[in-house]
Amino acid sequence: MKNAEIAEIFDKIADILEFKGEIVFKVNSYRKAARTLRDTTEDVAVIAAGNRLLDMPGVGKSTADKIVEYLETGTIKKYDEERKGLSDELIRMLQIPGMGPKTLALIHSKLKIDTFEALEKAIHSGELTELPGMGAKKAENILKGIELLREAAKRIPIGVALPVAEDVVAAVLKFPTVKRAEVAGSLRRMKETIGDIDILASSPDAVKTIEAFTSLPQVKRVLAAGTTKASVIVEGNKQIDLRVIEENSFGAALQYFTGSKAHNIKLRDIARGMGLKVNEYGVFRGDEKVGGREEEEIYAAVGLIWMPPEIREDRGEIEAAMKNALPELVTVGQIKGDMHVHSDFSDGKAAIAQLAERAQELGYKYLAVTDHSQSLKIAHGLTPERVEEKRELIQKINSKLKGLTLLLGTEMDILSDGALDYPEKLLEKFDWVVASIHSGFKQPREKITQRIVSAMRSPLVDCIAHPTGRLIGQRAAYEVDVEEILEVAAETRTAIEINANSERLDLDDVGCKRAKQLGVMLAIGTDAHKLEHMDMFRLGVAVARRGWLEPPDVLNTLPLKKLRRKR
DNA sequence: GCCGTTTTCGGCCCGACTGTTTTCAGTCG
Repeated sequence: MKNAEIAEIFDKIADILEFKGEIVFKVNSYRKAARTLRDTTEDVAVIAAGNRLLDMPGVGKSTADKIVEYLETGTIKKYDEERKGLSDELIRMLQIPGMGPKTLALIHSKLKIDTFEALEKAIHSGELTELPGMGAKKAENILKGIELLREAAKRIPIGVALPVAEDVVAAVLKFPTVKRAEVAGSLRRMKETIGDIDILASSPDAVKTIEAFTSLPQVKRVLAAGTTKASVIVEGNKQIDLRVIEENSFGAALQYFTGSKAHNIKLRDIARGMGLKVNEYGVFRGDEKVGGREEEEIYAAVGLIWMPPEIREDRGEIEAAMKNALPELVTVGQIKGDMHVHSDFSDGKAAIAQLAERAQELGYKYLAVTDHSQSLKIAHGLTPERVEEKRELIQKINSKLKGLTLLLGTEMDILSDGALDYPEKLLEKFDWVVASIHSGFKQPREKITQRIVSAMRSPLVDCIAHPTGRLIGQRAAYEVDVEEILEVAAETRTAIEINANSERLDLDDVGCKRAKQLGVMLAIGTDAHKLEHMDMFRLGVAVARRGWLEPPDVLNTLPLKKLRRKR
């Protein structure tokens, strides 16, 4: 599937055109097309074959031609022509915070600089400040920007960002000048990785609030501090932006700073068509303010009902709201159990009794204890004898438990030839069988897809865990045809896991949305190897919500009896 | 380059901060 490859080329074309000073609208149209491609699980080749490219948002004649060209020839002439004479490193320099296309073009044309090394040298030698409009501070900021880029090249996984943000919000709420404070930005939308953390606070005294914020003990460096907003760097080189606003604009600001950018652009565009103006202070008809204290007022002003932050990605939510057809997203409170945890029978740290205790604290009705199977020796996969031991222990614990039922589960390996790691006779004893891949990651697409497909064809396999195997920011997904997996899952009524581990979040949001369309059930599990990991459940629910899932789409919203009947 | 309840041409979200300049361009989100 070439979707991601083509998206990347479109983004690169956008970068190059921006550098060359092309009008921003043209640049943005390439970025929009790239985003659409990334939001599509269906193979763009299939869409092209069906003459449906022009139905994709942001894809017009010119872009469609380029997609077809890439599918047929493997290259895009426009891209090859535009990049002629420009090094990749030069274009990458646009990623330096504070370095925009105008500045880079100036530096490139006047000083012939096209490497980071040459740029740093020119700053140290004072050559850069001789350029028009370039002062000492700007040069200094570029230098800092290069450093920042090197340190913080990686986006922060949500599991890391969320506790940091919640900690700072709690601190801000303690300022005597602050009334309300909330996380905004991509973190509020629960995106899987976060660029920087956005926090919004309401206060009648913005200056004092900014002062208190930049003086927090967590703050390592202040990047900028004005009269309404400030940016700081905290431990671990994470950037936090605080914006302070008056109480009666809090909703408008929260809406605006939550984004996504594409969602806001569409919303403001609609507002403009209605003769309204939306900014972070409120909704205005002429000079008259018609709303702004609460987020609901912003949506209401353009005739829409409020929608959850997780779906504000311009993936059809505004259109759905117009038709009053927004999904009733699944909530953490509706979840009845965790479908994937490991005990000390295999490679987990906690004993089964401890897992049960934690599950009761979390209010679960059931918990699937899914230890590894025999082939995965590195994780102490269970032999049939050990499975029997575990079965007896679970039975014993269950007989004493009130309100919670432990399910005898396994995370069974799909071996590299596609065979299951336990014989059928043994599999029948389990309440819940999750199958997954832990070997042969490098197999070709066809092979690895077929392995998973053949596992799904077994009536004894209930669920496929971490179906793509990706580790966010560390390891790419294995070459698996997600579309085919989902189609077969629908046919065989096999559930697909949403692995709630912060590093996995697999299946992802886009995949979930597609799964729902195909009628596939999702099962959320934390893959916990320690008790604390069980708390990551909310991240799995966040993925489900970002994928528009409703309670009937999520297997573990079912009561135990109905869950058992699914087998 | 895309798009259409005002448009097939002429628009394309909107404001804060910084630095270098005397009124604004560039960058960012």
